[in-house]
Amino acid sequence: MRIATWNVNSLKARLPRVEEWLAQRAPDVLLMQETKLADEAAPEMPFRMAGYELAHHGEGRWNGVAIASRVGIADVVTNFGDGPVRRSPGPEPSTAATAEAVGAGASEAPGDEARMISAVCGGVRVVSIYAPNGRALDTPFYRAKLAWFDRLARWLRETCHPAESLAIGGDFNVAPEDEDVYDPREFVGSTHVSEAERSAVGALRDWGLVDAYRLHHPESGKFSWWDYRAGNFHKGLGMRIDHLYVTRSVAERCTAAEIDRDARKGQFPSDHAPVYIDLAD
DNA sequence: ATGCCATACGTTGTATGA
Repeated sequence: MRIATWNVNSLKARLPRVEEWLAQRAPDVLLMQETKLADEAAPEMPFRMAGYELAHHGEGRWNGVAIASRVGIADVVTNFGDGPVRRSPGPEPSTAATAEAVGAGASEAPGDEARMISAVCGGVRVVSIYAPNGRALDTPFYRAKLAWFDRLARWLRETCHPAESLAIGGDFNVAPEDEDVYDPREFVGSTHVSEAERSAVGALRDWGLVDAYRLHHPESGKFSWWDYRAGNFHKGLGMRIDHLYVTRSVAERCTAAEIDRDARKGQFPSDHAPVYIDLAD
């Protein structure tokens, strides 16, 4: 079984690339992030035509997570089971931006954005996550990011067990080690590499998850995201922030793990590349 | 410190991203 995760940066804009990638790489399960769609706009038909069922959890213009599966989708959970998320706000009037309106699009609360969906697919509980960005250290958004990871860890403790077959994939917005950024000196004082963020991911490992990519790739300089700007992809200036964290029973079946850099190339790419793992039957 | 680019919404700008 092949499980993939991909921050598509708008499923509407990326649909042709996603369809192409499904045909090329044939994942059994694709976890997506940043679909940027409301549920009623989720493109179920194109996925169905490609042989996949789609479970989508969105709020409108921001965030949004989904699971596409050709091995079944059962027991869907969204937002940690905490109920509906709020709708993304509409655009601000261009001339009426107030201090209150600035930053209104991102929440300081951990549980009111569409950042988590889970289901059982092919005997594995999969979880698609889009962790908050955090923006800058010592901001409400950064504290909300840490609180969101706490909510994820609590959901695992209360709802799951490390002995089950479970895979959390998504855009963690954390580079777990210095080897996961192109130059640690460039990231001093930045989000994504701070001790608290790395500890939050460490808590997931402590619960019973391992970084499946690192089981097969100990080398540095392997990235899953590159800024669109300044030709950073072609310069190799990226970060590894998209991960598949799996329980031991899944890790023991894991025969390969890859980041598909090719999907970052060409016309209209996402700024993230897909990450995928192959599991023996 | 900011733009570099790209997305959405929607209108010629603002918010967000990591």
